[in-house]
Amino acid sequence: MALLKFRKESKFKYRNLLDLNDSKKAFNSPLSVICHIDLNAFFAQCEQLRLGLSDNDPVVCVQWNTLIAVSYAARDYGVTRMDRLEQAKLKCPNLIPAHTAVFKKGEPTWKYVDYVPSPVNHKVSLDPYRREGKKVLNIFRSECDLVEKASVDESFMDLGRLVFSKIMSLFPSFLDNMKSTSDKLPVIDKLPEGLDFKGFMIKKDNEAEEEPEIAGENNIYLVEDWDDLVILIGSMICYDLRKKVEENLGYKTSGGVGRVKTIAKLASGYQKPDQQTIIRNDAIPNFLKHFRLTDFWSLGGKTGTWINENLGGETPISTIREHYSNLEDLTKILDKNAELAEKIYLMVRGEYAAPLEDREAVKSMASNKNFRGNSVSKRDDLIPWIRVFVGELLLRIQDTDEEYNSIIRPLKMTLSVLSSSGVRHSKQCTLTQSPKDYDLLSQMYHSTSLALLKHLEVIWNETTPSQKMFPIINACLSILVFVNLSGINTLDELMPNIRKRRVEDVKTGQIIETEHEFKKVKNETLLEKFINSRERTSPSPEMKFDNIPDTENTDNCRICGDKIDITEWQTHQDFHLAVNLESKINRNFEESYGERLLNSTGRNKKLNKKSNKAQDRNQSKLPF
DNA sequence: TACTCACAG
DNA sequence: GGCTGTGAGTA
Repeated sequence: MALLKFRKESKFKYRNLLDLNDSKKAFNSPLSVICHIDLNAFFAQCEQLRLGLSDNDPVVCVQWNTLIAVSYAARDYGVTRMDRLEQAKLKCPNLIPAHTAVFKKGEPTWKYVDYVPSPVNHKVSLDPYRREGKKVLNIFRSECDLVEKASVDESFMDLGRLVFSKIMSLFPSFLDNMKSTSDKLPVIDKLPEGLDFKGFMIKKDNEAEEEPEIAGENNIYLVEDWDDLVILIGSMICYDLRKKVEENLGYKTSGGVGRVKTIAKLASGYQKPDQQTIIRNDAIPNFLKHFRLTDFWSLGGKTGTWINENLGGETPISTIREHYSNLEDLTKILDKNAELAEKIYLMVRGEYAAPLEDREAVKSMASNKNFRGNSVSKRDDLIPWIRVFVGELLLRIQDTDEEYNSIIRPLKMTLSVLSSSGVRHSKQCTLTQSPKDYDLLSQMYHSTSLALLKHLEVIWNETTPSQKMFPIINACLSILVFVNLSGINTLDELMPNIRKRRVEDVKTGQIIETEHEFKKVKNETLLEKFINSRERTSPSPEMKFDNIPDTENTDNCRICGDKIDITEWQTHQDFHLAVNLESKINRNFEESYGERLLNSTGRNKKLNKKSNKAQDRNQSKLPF
């Protein structure tokens, strides 16, 4: 229960509270309220709900024979993520193992299968969890204007505006006496009806006279100033958000509420599952007693270890706080790394206020697969997996398009391969076409990734001739640098050369004869065309596919009649596919953007300017 | 652009 | 441990 016991004068100013209403400033206010919400054992919860099971069913999410998420019901049997499936079954005979969805080798879509998939013929798909995670995120976004997605199953939220408007409605006249924003905030003499902390409270020092510093329902928690009041309101909002997720989607969450991200994050992990923890500013020292420096986000690895070494060994957070009461001392200890020192200095006080990053846009998407033994010992073994990679990436592009009701396309594609000899090479190219149509897109990506593969083989021969490329133990296809083509009026900013050529073509009324162009450069590979069509200032290394050693395995191409080395067969077919594709793409491309393109060539400059502005506004709102 | 390292869940 | 992702840094 909350007990209002305001000090004679608030420590805070009007400005501190007003800042909450500005999403750019709120995080930095001493009255900021950040919450962190985490989906408990998320993948297991997804599987539990998908299979129509209850919280009491000991579900685990399985990948091959390892556990990637363990439900709380299964944890009751002592099952942990470290267990192999067999060990887990011994601990819990009625265990319910749910394998992730998988792609079958050679297939472009994932499925849940009714047998136990093997890593040799399958690739795990985490898509179902991404989709569910997105649903949760959408609920958060529907309530809160600043949400940072920290991972597929956790988010930070800046509750500033929500808290501020709640205060405005609770104390409608509280701004009346304000003369300057640097005035001290008024003293509250009465807590409005219905206001109370929601969740697990960490005690302040002056509340700790009973035994533990944490207490139950009947305890009384002080509201001594505005910082306690905003956290109280924040705890109610956090609770409502979590309930909304549970009611709409069925997922149990844990939450944390505090002044900054690092505190909120530690708090949400403190009581699990289905519980939230509240940290008032004055309770921060007590709360941090439960953690080590390396528990802070970003300090879990070498950096945290290095800091501890410099401090002369593992040092409690409270010791760091008390011993290094001035920043200079800490900076000296930390090898004069002023930035890091300040961060640590603030962190141990719970005052490290990092802004929330409202980046909803994905920066890259990758489809990755580890191969076992010699299962990919030659080029042909990799092809079916490339089909899978392309399929997976395409599904994700479709999802993104749907989510934002836009056409969102990557500008770059990278293929990376790790050979069993330990050598990794990667090759990136620029994608100069991005058809709206998914079949075309898929074919294009397929051709492009095969061309990249071809290039990688050349790279291997040229740079590491002593190390064999095959067998391959890992391959990864990724797409990156996304643009939203829906908002594009002029393609000038997007694809300089392509567009210039097109604009000229449109002006002169010529039809683009892509096939002809292709034939003209028929000694160039598709990849070279992609790369070189962008800019020729830094030519890519020649890909002398002609130089591949002669073999007797040659045949005539049925399309062009050329004699084709058998090792070139696939590439050659891809070339024809690409030629064919190119014309289709262009038709599609012109259909989609042709009119806009015309508008942007100067026929109607005013209109164009206007629409550009509209686009700017649009883009600042749109994630891409 | 290619590659490596660090960190996280 | 396997898988997916981001960001920093280097040449």
